[in-house]
Amino acid sequence: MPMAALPTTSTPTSSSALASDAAGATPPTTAAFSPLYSQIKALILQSLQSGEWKPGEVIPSEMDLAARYRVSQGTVRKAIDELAIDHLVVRRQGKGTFVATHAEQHVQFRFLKLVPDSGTPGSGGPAQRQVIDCRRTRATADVARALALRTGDAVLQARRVLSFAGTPTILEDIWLPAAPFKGLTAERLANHVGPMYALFETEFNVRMVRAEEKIRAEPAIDGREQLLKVEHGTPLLSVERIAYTYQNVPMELRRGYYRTDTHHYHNTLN
Amino acid sequence: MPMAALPTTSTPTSSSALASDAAGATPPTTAAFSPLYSQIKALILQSLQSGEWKPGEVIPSEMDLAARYRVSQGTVRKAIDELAIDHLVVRRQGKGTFVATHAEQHVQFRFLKLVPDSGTPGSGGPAQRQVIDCRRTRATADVARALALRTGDAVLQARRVLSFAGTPTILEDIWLPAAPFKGLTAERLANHVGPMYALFETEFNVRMVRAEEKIRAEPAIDGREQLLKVEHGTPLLSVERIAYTYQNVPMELRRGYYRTDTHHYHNTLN
DNA sequence: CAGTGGTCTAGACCACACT
DNA sequence: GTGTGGTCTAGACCACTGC
Repeated sequence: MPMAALPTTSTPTSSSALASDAAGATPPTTAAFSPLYSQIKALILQSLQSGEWKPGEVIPSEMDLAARYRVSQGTVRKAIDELAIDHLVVRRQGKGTFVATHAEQHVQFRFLKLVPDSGTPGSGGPAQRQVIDCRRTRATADVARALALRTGDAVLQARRVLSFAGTPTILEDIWLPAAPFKGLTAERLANHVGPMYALFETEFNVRMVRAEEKIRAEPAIDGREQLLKVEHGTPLLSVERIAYTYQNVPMELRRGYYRTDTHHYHNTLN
Repeated sequence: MPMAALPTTSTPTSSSALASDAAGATPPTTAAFSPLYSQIKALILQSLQSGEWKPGEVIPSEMDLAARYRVSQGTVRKAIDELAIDHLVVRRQGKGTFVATHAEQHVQFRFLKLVPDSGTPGSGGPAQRQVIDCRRTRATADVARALALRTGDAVLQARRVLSFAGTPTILEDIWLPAAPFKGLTAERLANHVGPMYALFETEFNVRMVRAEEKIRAEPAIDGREQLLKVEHGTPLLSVERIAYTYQNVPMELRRGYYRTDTHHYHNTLN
């Protein structure tokens, strides 16, 4: 009576598309148990990916989703809980659950951990952005590896400088796979307002969901000293970021060079 | 009939010691609602702090705690869930819930984010540790501020080098408030095995629970170049960490200098 | 086998936002 | 008031660990 699972009613374990080892070989081995709420989470995730609900919009209420998937409200709740932890949705009591977006004020620059030495992250006003270059090229071996492409595949490359209070502080080289970002030009990059990741959402339907960073200390060389207006050899924070969309698909490689004389990279360890 | 809260039965909102604005002034203002599970969490936290259950030990089962606090198992569960997210306890299905400790193999170096460029975090064997110095001094202004002390208060200061595969890679200056760490000597620091934070737990009953790091790029100067065997002025990653115990009480200031020629600081953004 | 954490349900009620 | 997320309960059953 309870425990109906998906469109096709069956036992909870073997119902959804999660049974990845249902091939031929070992019949009674470890069955890879997946709880119901986890399957529901996957289904909601599909709807998120497919664009059934777009960034900023409300998704159906917990009761509606419970009816839709034929499970209890508590099970849907636990699924949404995890999506909220992953920052894929945002809950607002009394209003509903919304698809997360990079365009909101209080989550802007979610992935930028460089903060001024004194004052709150947003103090000193917003950054001035200056796009120096944006061109179509071919992926070198390391860029291809980072973006899960093949060497020589088409990529878009951009370079920009972010300044705070008139001081150039961040130099970024950005590589994007050309296919999903067809039509992106230097003008569109330079003219849009708000975070770059918000532009990606609205214009190219690409949502950055997670990122990994590798941080090193490197001297300012190769012209970076001029762009950041520091002396040749000044230590800079080198931040290599790979940003991922859904399904852990890499969609951006970004090499940032941060001046750390008035700012620092802030991290919390739990 | 349900909803008895603490020792003194009453309505859930006004029961526990969380009502911080119950003084005299405004009677019907915002009541600072605190859910039951949150109060239970605070109570469990107290037992954790007071040492009723020690690191590595099991805490009572969810059913036992539910009986103890006169709430349902689900409410205790939600409280423990949050403690598990904070890494204060660890759940083990079928066995129980355990007080977290820094001494376990798979959580060692939980706060060290420097990893080799190739290979897993633990590859290349464990680090060789060399304690260079450990002395009792007085807090300078900045050290005092970081540790919530007063300038001139007694502190312990230590310096050590961590090497990987024979290469000195990390130089750390560490400041500890003298009072909680009475009796800590260079020998005890040098001779113990395992993470320093595990020593703090077992010997001084101090558990590091959370930390904040400020990261900068700085040249190797002031003798640090000799200790790390790099050329004068080589860019180093400067990592200033303040580690906190319960109640957000700072208990350690650590200034680390990392070579990033074979390692990098790794961070995941969600 | 019993004991523990983990899942799921159904129903009640509370806090919050909009209308 | 209505609808939404948020809390709490009581009870059932499942998965894992150890005796």
